Amino acid sequence: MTQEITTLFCNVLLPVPIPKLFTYRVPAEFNDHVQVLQRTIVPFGPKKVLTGVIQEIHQNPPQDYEAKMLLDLLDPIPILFPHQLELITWMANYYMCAAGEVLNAALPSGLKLSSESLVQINPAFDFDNPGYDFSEKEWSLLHRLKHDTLSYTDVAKFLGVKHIYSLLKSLASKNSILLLEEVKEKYQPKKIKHVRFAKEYVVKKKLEELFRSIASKPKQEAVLLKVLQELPVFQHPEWNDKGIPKNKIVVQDISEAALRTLIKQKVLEEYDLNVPRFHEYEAQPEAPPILSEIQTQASNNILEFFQQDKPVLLHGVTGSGKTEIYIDLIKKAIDSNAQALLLLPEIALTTQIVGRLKKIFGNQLGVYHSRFSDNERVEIWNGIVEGKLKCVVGVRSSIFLPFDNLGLIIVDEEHDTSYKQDRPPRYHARNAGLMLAKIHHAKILLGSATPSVETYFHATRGTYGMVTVPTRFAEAPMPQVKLLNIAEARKNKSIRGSFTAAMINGMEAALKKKEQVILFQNRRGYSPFIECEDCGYVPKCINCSVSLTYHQFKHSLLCHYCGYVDELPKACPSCSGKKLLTMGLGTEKLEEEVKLIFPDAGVQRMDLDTTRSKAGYSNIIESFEQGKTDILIGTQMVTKGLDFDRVNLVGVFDADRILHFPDFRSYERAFQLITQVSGRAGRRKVQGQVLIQTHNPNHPVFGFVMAHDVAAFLENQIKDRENNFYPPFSRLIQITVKHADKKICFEAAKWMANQTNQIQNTRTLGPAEPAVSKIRNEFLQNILLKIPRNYGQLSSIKAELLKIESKLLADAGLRAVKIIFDVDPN
DNA sequence: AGCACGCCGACT
DNA sequence: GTCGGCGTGCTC
Repeated sequence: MTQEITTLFCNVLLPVPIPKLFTYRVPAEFNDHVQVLQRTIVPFGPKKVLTGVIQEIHQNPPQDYEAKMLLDLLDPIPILFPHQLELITWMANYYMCAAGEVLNAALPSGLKLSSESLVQINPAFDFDNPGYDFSEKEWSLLHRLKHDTLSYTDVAKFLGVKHIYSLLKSLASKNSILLLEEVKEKYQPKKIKHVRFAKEYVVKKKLEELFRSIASKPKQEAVLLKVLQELPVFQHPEWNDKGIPKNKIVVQDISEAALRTLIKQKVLEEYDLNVPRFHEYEAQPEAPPILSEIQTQASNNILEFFQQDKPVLLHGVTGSGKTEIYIDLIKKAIDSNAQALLLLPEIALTTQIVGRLKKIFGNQLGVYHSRFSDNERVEIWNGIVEGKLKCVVGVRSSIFLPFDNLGLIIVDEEHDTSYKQDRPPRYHARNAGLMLAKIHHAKILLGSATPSVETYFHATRGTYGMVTVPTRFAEAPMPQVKLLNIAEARKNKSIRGSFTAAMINGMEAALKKKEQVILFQNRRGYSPFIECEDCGYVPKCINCSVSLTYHQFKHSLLCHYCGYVDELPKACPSCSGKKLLTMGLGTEKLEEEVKLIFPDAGVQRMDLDTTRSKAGYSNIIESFEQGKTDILIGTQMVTKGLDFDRVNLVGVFDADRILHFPDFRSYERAFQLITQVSGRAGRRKVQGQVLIQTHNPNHPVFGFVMAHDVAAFLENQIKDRENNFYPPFSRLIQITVKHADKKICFEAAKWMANQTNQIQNTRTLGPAEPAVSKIRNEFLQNILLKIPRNYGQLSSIKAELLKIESKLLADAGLRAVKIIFDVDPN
């Protein structure tokens, strides 16, 4: 009796922004191997090949189309754990995006396959007897292909045209070329060439014989002696298997040619050895630091709340030694055989904290950072799966790593806005971390000196536990904060450029004492705009509705939204006036002024422009650490994680601008930024000083900053949020409508707001024009939907929104608009 | 998101 | 006539 072969189908999650699964047929020979959560390669569309993840396996052929065959299975075992899929699915629903978009963010690109379409000459093609007519372009391409196989992009480059598809199709139809797909695994293990003795020579007699015969060839002899020195096979024949790196042999006067000869003669053999990209941490791990009494108390309190399965907020002032508490908790988690994840904002990761953790956790610690290459990320991924890594310090995307037994999640600088991703899936790593903890039944700790209003609300109202460390480590006093009134200084003529006399005096005094100074100006470039003195003309971006920022070091005008670059005009384009003024203050201008006022001081600038290169950031930090830099000027970057003993003065320049940003979170953000940067001042026994230049010295936020009263500030904000129905009293979904045509954009937004207005129990704000109303030639309109916090079925509202969207996109006139849903916008 | 198709105006 | 622009629809 012949056995019936079952036909299997699988529903595949693909990394594309289409909210559904795609069904493929499983070739019969894979029937025994196919597994849920394996990676698979599938054809997609006419010429694409994608890596997807199998989500379901079944036997139901699709009704209304013929399923394509999947091409291959990539992993003998699943690549994702069910917990990861759970997180992905939750995220897609919660943040209103396609699961494929989440998958795209979740898989390191080294695990996604690249497929490249290649063009090859048909070997059967006869140049002398082509059989068809070819255009000149076609001929030149055919000749080019005589010797090389080209990718599509190569062909486009070679011909100098964008669209090559029809040309290639024509060539293919005339049997002159072949089109093929090359699929390759992107991840490549790092290989290092090694050498060792061929097997037959690992015998004493044979080796002695060899040396006798080679005595007349000094170069070869030298090579062999060197190899022997590194691989003493006389004494330890078994060591030969390990081989030694080739680059250890070819040093100084050892001849590579002689080595090659020996390899050719099969005396030595050469082979590739896969080596990890991360240097094994060889030093003996240090013992974790001993906690102070206060820290021990805090750690115990946290563990108590963990017992109650509550997330915990660790509220400790800057410099209170949160890191030691983290280390203690991580150690405990690892000791109980669970994995630990420490999330840090992007730039905090490059600083001292990682080094400290590495010293303590050694090879059990993985670091996951955006500056790592694809290959390095895959190695972290695999290290976790293999159980080598027990703890990861990483940026927001590390929540997607393949943990199967997560016991502890710590989100440091919990309030940091960079935890929210500003492209799909627009997730917030702190909130996703809370969900991840739920999925793993893990404990989660949120740490901050300036907690977000939301977190603080939950922590003080009992939803979360709260542990406070109110004093600085080693009893360093909190810095003294002083406000410098700019308007008054102007009146008294005690101002020089952007500096009030008081600021200059403070800096002078600090420099005299050989102390370092940090100046904070949250705006890069030289000046945010330039203006013609005669007619008031301000150069604007041609794609966006913003003024162009003048960058002196590039001597050009730059759009910070789309990257548009323009030359600095020599005269006003509008009235030909020659007097173009640089208006406003950026880090470059501040740097220039500082150099004028303090010509002998070492000055460094730290912003996006000076840290873009891989070494930029660490160079700046290093020279500051070594005391080569006296004055460090920077944007947000200087507010985070820099611990330097010799900084006692911090100057803040644009507090006003942050304060008056039109957003319900602006006070919160200003308070956080100023408090954080203040925390850089005075980390030892000496009291640090913070000088803030402002036009509004009476602003209430400054009162809280000066008193270092985080709790009072947050309570004040909570009241404010309650009065205005903002989070945590409501949930927000921001809807952005985009279109190149202003009228269409406005009309669609109006229609949309009209619809959302009819959703029960919610409030709609807008449509309103955002501060930058046009970006990359698309007009923007924002609608803000406020949903009561305790609204039961948030998902039903989201479903409703998606329905409204599809209704809008069905309208002939408005279908081309783009709609972006941003759940819990920043 | 890509990518191809198809329709349109602008040129050799 | 072809090239290349952009709007539209589809991807198992």
